[in-house]
Amino acid sequence: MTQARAETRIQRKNKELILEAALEVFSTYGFRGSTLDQIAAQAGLSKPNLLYYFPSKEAVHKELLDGLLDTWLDPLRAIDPEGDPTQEILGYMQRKLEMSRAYPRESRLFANEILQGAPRILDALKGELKDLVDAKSQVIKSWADRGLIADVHPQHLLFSIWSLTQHYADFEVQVEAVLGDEGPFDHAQEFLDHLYTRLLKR
Amino acid sequence: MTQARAETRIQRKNKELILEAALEVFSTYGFRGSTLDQIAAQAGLSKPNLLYYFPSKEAVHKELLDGLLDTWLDPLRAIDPEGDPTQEILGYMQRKLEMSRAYPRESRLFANEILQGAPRILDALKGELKDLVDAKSQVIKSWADRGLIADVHPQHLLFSIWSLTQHYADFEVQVEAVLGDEGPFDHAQEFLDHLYTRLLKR
DNA sequence: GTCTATAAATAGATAGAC
DNA sequence: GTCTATCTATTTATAGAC
Repeated sequence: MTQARAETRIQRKNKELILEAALEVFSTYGFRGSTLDQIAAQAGLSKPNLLYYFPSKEAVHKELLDGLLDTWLDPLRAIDPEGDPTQEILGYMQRKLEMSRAYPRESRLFANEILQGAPRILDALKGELKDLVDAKSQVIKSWADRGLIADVHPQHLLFSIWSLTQHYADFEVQVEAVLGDEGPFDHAQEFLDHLYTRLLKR
Repeated sequence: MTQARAETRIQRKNKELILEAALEVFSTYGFRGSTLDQIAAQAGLSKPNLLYYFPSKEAVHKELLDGLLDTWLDPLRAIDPEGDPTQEILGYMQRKLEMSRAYPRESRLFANEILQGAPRILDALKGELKDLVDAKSQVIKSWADRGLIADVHPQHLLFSIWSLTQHYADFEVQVEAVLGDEGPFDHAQEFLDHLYTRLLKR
């Protein structure tokens, strides 16, 4: 029993090690551009050992993506129809920006997948994602109809938040190249606060 | 002489064929995720024949990227310091949006390269791109200083234009998944016009 | 200029010893 | 659970006939 638990702990630790390494590699090179050699080396394991924990390259990638979409949508789910409209939308944007800052690799993993046509995640985009966006768009529309915020296209408002916040993670090297020493996120929040405050004001 | 010209015409046509196919493939899978087999098949040529026109996979990719950055920066160069500030910035945004609509593959090729750390284009980002951005940022700052537009962070204003317009090309499958039948660009322009009009108003 | 054949290296995955 | 060795397929690139 103690034996079994100890093994399980090693298993978890190694699976964790592999997923962390895979995130690093897949987020940089995408699925097809990444190799098990790279991931194994990054994890400090041999390739066959990696394949002892996961049945295939595909399985490693799938496990990363599966966990991701849910986490990625949490900030959107948190929008409260009963809250102050402007503050709810600003808060959503800020949570998304914070995620880009804290989890740039996850953002890039997602971006790589979408860019490549989302072959492994398209169903979730058309299902889970679309349903949630539709629901929250209704909320935003009702706010606009009641005159609580300016009249904006709800879906495009959400697209704008995704694109603006994720840009700082996905295009980080470009932002850094342009800004020089200044950190990429340094003035992002005040710029975006300003932008959305203006956009939403009646 | 006639003979020589004919061959040159074939050469140009085939090089063009290859670059067109390579754009299709590289823009979808990135450099490492793409294979010469795919590109040759897409171009309707054999792989050795492709390698008769280009010395290596790297060379094909480089030729695509080299032409791209210049074209990509043209809309930004066109910003006129003597023009009407709001119209100049709105016009820039519109030209960028139009490029995303007309050349989504070029946008994705660029996005793939940046996402993967820009290994083949980083120097140009730190040189050519940064210089141009610095120059145009000065123009925008002077407009703000003179009270002709609202006081915005010039570089982040430009980032926002890049991210918002390119999003419709780079994340096209996601936008389509969410919008359903509606085309991804259908309400994009009016949304962005509205957004920047509000942001820049004094 | 284009093809078939093939070299040389790499990649995903498995076998089997320990 | 981890390793070495290896299989099979793929990939970049070259050789050489036509």
